[in-house]
Amino acid sequence: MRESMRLQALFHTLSDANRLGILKFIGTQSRSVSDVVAGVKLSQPLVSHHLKVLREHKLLKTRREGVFVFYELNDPRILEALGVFAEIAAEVQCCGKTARMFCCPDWFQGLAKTKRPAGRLVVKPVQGE
Amino acid sequence: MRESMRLQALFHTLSDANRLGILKFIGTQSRSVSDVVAGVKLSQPLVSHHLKVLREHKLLKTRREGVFVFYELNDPRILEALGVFAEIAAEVQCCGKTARMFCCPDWFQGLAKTKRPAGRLVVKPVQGE
DNA sequence: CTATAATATAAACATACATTTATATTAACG
DNA sequence: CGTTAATATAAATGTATGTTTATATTATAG
Repeated sequence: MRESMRLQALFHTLSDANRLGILKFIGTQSRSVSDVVAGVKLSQPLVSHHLKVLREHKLLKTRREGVFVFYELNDPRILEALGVFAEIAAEVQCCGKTARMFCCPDWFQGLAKTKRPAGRLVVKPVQGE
Repeated sequence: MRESMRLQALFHTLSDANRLGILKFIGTQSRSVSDVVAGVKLSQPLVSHHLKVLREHKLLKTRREGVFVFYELNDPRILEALGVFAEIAAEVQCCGKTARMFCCPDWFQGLAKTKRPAGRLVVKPVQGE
């Protein structure tokens, strides 16, 4: 019964585009924090924060080497599992004609006319149906 | 690149124990709203709300039959995909010795000494590492 | 048309949390 | 020891959203 709770925790950890980006960037490799910062183009504190979340939820594991801290996948199956959901997610069809404000904002397109607002970011679904 | 956004939306939809419970209850069947209400033991408005979220994100589809509205999985692969993550989630090991307050509250155990608080519910990970 | 059952919506509330800015820790090296 | 680079933490801020209570819609039957 509390399988639902564990699943909820796992999915919540994965329900963040930045964390997904970090996981994808790390992939099968072993990356230092600064590698990730350079790779995903997020601020260092933000990357540290997300890495911590991913580590606390056992998605990543850590190895220290001198001044560097390397992160890698804790369970290689995660990548396959993400692939499965990526297919399903294709049907969610965000960014369609009726996409909401938060779906395809300027700052995400790299146009940066608007600035990424603070607070949580949630992708709203397409309107119809 | 906006694959991350779609994945985020999908995972966010799945990051709720009640929604997971509803999906699991529906399974491969076709269930009316009142079926679900009876099955998962949540209030009718709450079930309606979650069904709406699941429908808007294309996880469920709807068919009306008289007064009844039947919900069923939009994509049968969802069940397999959930199974994959359930295995991975087993390692998250919520409800361990060092579990946090929100992880195994009384109201979840059915003891109901405390009342389910309003607001969002998030499962915190185990402390160590 | 009216009553009734099934479902959906709205308002109110409380809380979680992603982001930024600033600062602290940690380790190597001189 | 002091400096510097790599990483982590803290405080502040704004927003999203799950739940409840109450009410509205929808469709069928009489």
